[in-house]
Amino acid sequence: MRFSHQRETIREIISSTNIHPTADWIFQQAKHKIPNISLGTVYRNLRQLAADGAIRTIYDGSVARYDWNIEPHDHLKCRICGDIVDIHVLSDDIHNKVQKQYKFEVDVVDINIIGTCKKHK
Amino acid sequence: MRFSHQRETIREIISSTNIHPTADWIFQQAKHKIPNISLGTVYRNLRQLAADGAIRTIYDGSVARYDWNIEPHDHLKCRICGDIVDIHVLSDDIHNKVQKQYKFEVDVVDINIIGTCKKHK
DNA sequence: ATTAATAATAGGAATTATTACTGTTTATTT
DNA sequence: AAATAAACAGTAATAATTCCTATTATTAAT
Repeated sequence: MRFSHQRETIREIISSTNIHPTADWIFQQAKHKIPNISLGTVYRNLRQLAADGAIRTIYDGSVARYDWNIEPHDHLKCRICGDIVDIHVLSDDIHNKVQKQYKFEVDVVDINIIGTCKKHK
Repeated sequence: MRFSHQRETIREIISSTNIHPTADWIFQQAKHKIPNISLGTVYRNLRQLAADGAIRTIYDGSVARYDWNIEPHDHLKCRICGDIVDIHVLSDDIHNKVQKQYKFEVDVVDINIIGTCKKHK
């Protein structure tokens, strides 16, 4: 993959936040730095960065969000404020259990917990 | 919610399969029984049935699928054949751990495991 | 440094999944 | 049986994402 100014900018934007941004949010931010960047460029680079393992794609219902944190981890999503925070649930036991019990070659264990965060209860 | 022939048909279609169908698959099946049913009707009823707790909506990447099984359970998805099967990972400990550790009111623990099923390894 | 090869781009059209609108039909209630 | 409103079919609209094409920029070779 050849260097590109646009891709570096996109990578920096994602790395600079913990909000797990959507493609459109990233596009809005990128425009501040590269006014005529196009949305297609953002999507193409997000796809490439994810394929390359440089970022992770997560799904919030049906909309894709992007995470700079590529270490295995899980997510907590608040119904009220929509905030998504990273947590670690130690899913190794799940990984092993499933692998044995179902003879399934596990690749990723994706855990999403939906509820209400402490700010709203 | 008032009775409707269309909604009953949709409910029956979902109950009759374990493939976790998409809205469009359900629409194609429904047309065999009600030739002039419209896709909007399918979507409206899926939303209603899900809101009512009669079915469960699951997300396969960014596309919605529907599950007649409303008991808490998790999913195993094969990268090769795309099949999604129900499993049970006993997520009560996760539920409790998160609730205490993060002071987060847990509503749903959604676990999706991606990998290769025994048919393909 | 210049040139050649081609990956990446901007801008826009196309696609896919889903929701919204509107006038008509149908289940329920009086 | 008539009135009421939920549900419908058909279609337009929206949102997220991918695809297309002519142009630009990066890299490698001269």
